[in-house]
Amino acid sequence: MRYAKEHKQETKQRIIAMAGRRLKSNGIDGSGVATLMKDAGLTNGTLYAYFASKDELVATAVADQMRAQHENIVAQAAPGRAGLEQIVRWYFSPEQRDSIEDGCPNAALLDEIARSTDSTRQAYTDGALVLIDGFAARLAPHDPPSARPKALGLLGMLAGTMQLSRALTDRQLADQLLEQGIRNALTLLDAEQHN
Amino acid sequence: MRYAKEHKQETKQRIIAMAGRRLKSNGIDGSGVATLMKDAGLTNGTLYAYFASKDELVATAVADQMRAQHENIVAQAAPGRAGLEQIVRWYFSPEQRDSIEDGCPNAALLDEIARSTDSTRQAYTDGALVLIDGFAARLAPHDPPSARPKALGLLGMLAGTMQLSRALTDRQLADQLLEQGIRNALTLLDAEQHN
DNA sequence: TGTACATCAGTGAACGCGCGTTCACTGATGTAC
DNA sequence: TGTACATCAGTGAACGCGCGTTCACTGATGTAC
Repeated sequence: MRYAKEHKQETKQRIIAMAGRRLKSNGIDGSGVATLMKDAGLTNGTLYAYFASKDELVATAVADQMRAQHENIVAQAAPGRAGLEQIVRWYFSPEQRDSIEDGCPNAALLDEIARSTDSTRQAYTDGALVLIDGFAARLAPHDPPSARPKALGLLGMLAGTMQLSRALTDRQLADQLLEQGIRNALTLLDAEQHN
Repeated sequence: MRYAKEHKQETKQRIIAMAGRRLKSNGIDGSGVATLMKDAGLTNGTLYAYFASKDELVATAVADQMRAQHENIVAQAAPGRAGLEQIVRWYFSPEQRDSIEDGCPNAALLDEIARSTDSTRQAYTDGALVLIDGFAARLAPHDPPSARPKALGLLGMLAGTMQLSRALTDRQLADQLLEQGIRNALTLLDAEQHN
């Protein structure tokens, strides 16, 4: 039975990863169970062999997306301010904006998460804390916890600016906004705190 | 027939205004036609006496919300930097965060709008341009158009930060983020442009 | 090694329900003469 | 002023469809002896 169990774990991971992509491009309410499972090459009923409900899959997929964002983007970046600038420039690249299913879960799902169940919001919050601790460690290497609010502020600004760039029908304006986003983020990184 | 026509116009306005509130609190995909009409004291079928489709109502309600945001908040604010500071402090108040149906449509709907039909995105874009021109007139009174990207950047930052504060399950952290949002917005208002 | 049985992942039809949309109809209010 | 008719806003049942969830079942793979 060992092979079978390992196989089932792999399948679960595949469901979670594909669901993360689908949720980001169609939204939470916009992604049905049949579609989510078909993305993983399975039929609707199979979901309940892995999760208690669609909501549990959503919470798990959101957690996984946040973890992936930390692992692939934040943890990979250089230490200190240089790393944050790397992250910001990647974030506001037209590629990130235009491939929403590969992009940042914050930009794709934040307002829907705010409306979601407690368990989804909790999964999101846990993931966000890991992400912002990666920011904080680069903002204030000698006292990361003190930089948490600043790190949260940066995350919110990144996500909102990206959403706005995606929502605008005027491509030129949307591109100008991405460039403005980079300038604003660098301004915030370097700012002595306002009071 | 004059009375009747005026009555129908009033009813249409009521549908639009109530739909705006419902969409902000339940989301676009989360608000059904029956619910939207019931909010206005009507039955499901009546929608099609006023709009060609749910999507047309959504686009109209989004436009109305953006217009109201401009009229009630931005246009009311003082000229110059003082007015922007007023707006920012209102925006990041706990009251605005906690009553989503009365609050800013950008914070409530931006990622869903980015996934919407072209007509909804267009209605949103038109409304956003009016809003940011109100910002731009206060950022650069002598050359408002030059401040458009900066104004857009501010709008994205406001909306994203508010969404994040709503999504977090940790209330204390969410409150700290609102305060950080004020500091960040003021920093951006006063910043000489980064390059 | 061969056979009987247990366990497994996955299927897909069916459940009740709400979705967006259509349409024949109601009843109140207006106009015509 | 009274009566016949037109126009109006709104109703609510019905359409086909997709939703989340359940469950009897299949067939492959494992274990027992």
